[in-house]
Amino acid sequence: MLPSDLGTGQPAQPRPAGTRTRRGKRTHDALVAAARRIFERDGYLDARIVDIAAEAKVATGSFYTHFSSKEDVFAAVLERLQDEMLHAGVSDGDDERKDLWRGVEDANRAYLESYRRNAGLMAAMEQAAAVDPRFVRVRLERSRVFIDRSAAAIAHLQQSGLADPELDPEITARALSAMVSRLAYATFALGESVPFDTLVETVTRLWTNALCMPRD
Amino acid sequence: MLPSDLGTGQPAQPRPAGTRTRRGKRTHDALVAAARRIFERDGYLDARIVDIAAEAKVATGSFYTHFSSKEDVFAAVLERLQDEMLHAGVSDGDDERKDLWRGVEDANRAYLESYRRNAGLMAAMEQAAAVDPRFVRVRLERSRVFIDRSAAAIAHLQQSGLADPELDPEITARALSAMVSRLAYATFALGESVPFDTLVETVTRLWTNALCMPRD
Amino acid sequence: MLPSDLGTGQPAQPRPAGTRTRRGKRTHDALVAAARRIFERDGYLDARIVDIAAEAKVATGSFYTHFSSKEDVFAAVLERLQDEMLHAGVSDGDDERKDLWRGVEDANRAYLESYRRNAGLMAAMEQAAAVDPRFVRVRLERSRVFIDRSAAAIAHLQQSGLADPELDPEITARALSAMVSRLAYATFALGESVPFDTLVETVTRLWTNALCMPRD
Amino acid sequence: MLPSDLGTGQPAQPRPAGTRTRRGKRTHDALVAAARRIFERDGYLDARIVDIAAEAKVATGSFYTHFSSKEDVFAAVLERLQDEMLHAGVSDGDDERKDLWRGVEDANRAYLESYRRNAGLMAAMEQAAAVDPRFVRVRLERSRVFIDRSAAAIAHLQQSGLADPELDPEITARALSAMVSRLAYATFALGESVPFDTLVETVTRLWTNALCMPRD
DNA sequence: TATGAATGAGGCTTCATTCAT
DNA sequence: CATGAATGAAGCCTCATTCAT
Repeated sequence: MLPSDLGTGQPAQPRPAGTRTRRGKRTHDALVAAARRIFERDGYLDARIVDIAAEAKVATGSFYTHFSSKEDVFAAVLERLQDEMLHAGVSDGDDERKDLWRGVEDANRAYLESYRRNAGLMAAMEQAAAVDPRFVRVRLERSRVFIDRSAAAIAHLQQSGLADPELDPEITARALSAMVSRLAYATFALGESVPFDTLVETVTRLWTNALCMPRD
Repeated sequence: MLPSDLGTGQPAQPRPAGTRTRRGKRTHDALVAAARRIFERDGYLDARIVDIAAEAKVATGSFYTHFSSKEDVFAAVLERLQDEMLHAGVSDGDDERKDLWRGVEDANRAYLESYRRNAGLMAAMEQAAAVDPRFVRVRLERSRVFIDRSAAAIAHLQQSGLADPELDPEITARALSAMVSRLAYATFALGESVPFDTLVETVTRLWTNALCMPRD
Repeated sequence: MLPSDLGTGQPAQPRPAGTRTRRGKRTHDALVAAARRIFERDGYLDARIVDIAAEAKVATGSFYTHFSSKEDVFAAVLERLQDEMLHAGVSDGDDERKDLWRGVEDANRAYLESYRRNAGLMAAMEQAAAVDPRFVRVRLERSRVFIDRSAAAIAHLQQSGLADPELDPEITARALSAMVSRLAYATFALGESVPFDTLVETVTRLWTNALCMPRD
Repeated sequence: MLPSDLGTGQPAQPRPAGTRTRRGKRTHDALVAAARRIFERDGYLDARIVDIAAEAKVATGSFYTHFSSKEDVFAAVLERLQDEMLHAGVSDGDDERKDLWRGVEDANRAYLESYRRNAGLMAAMEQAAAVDPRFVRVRLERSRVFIDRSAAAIAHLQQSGLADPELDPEITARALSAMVSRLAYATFALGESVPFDTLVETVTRLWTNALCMPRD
């Protein structure tokens, strides 16, 4: 996804050209980094272009050499976050032969840890999504991966007789994802206090129970 | 809760004079009703005081005779919503002797129906909560009732040997509430399409499964 | 023509409400008057909203209570000018029985005097028309009256055998109007120096010659 | 006239270095050509330096190696246009012994055809003149040639008894020039529809009538 | 109490021109 | 000479809130 590819259906008019110089690349990166700090500090709505530019130590106008709007940088910030997560090994598919219950726990723990690490940004993203439909989409796509994988796993388990066959895999996947992400939001972004391990355990148990997965 | 009692720590302002005469009461009501329509139409952020006043067929200045700010009206609107729900019999505690599974289903259905009916306002409220911490509180308090009751019920079931004793009742209650409300949000406010009955059934089954409640 | 009725085909969104109070009317008038002075002083393009507001001794924001943009005020200024001209008796149709040649001279003199009196504004209008197609229309409509009347007169003369029958009345009217207005522009707005009376006489003679009207 | 000699009263800057190498010449020409396209497309005011450079496939900075400002290029574009016209044989003085009436017609036709061919640029030039006094001068000088020649011709005709002796040759020349150019502007730049030949005929007849030239 | 106009702080964006490479 | 990113001054406009009638 390109930074400004937010699927608005708009002609996406001037769209700052991609960086061609080393200097340009430096400024671009500085802006993304600065933007991240500002979004974490002030939230999506209260973040001001001027502040981002200042934080990156460039003139206000320079911002527009690289991004066309607040949405545009924010999308870039999220994209970079995504990249970092993948590289940091929020691994996709290593729940190979491990016993199932353990697999669920690992996935949940990884998700929650990542959420905790990026709580500030996640809060900003929730705000963005609440305010700008474009980010509802982004959020949707972010979770889609997890939901699809979960749905597939659930269907597989059902076929193996290891999960309640009455459940609709798709909706179930959505529901359980929603549960985890919302709990993460409440805990890490809003600061409701729950011990991390209790969180992981409860969530995992609810997840496996909900599917009626046999406890190893 | 008075409209302006948003937990600012300030002592609530004396109720504005507008409410004491008959004319005042009429204007006040008109404003709340108008505000609701505007919030539903434009969302919390894009709602403008001028529009609310216009919709209520009242001068802009009159708004401030009755409310001190946008937050203030919005709180009033939510409060009125709460009242309506209670009167409409989104009953609190009649899951007396009915069989348990049925009780859960009824509760979920009622919740989802109510959400669907007020989807516009709920969307606005999510926005408000994303933007103004005061409404995080309001939202929290709104769900607290349900969470507390659920937590109590879960603890009770556990003691009766009817629910997985390993689960922390409080967190479990939060988690399952989050699951339902978030699903409702996605479906009714964001418009992801899921048939209503499938929704109710899946949610109910997940809920009972998660607790390992016997399907009598 | 209403001030903002510039025929853009746009929905003309917020369009400040017409004034309802005496105070409002005062401010509105002050703004139009101020705008006129500023447009005359700075031209259309260099006129700034802030300056207009300042000149009218109101806050910048107040401008937008009455007008939605620079175009909007400018249209209002032109409209007021139009009104003044009509009231000032740039009379429409008193070329009754006077001898023809004299009628043409009077019309030209009146036009040129009026142009001289409002030279600053006319210059601004030329600028506006050069820059914003909306004002091309306005200018067109302003001249349409004169052109139509002239065309009718020419046709009439032709039928009476008093004007060259080979000329297309419509285009001729346009051409002669263009000639006079452009000369007026060059003289009064751009300051090319020509004695006023010479101007009137030459123009009149050219006009009557062009039509081959009999002298007296 | 050098590109930057817009009559600012300043001594003309030394011609920028860009023009001395072969590469420089190429870039220079590319810029002028590009500028012309952009001015035609966007008008004088909306033309952006960046766009001109881009259209010329040259870096923004390079623009300033060859021109000092937008006015500067525009002057160069106009100068080049002038050159083209001369080469294209918008002949200056071959109305030698042809019969008079025919001479006027040819001149008008040539002028109107040229205007039609360069309508885009002429529109831009009107805009430039409306916005920047320097181009009022340029426009003035452009027409001066025609006006002077016409004035001389008129005087000559008067002395030969072939034109109304009451007319001031100078003002008459201005007036008739204004008439033709303004009509051309309205027709070709603003798009008012008049058949080309009707235009030529009417204009010619008005011109000869106005002078009371005998229709041999 | 009601009215509706006035206030003014605050953020966004553009683009001619400069400058480091 | 070319490159293309950086600069920063300027103007526009919105809207919550206040205030004179």
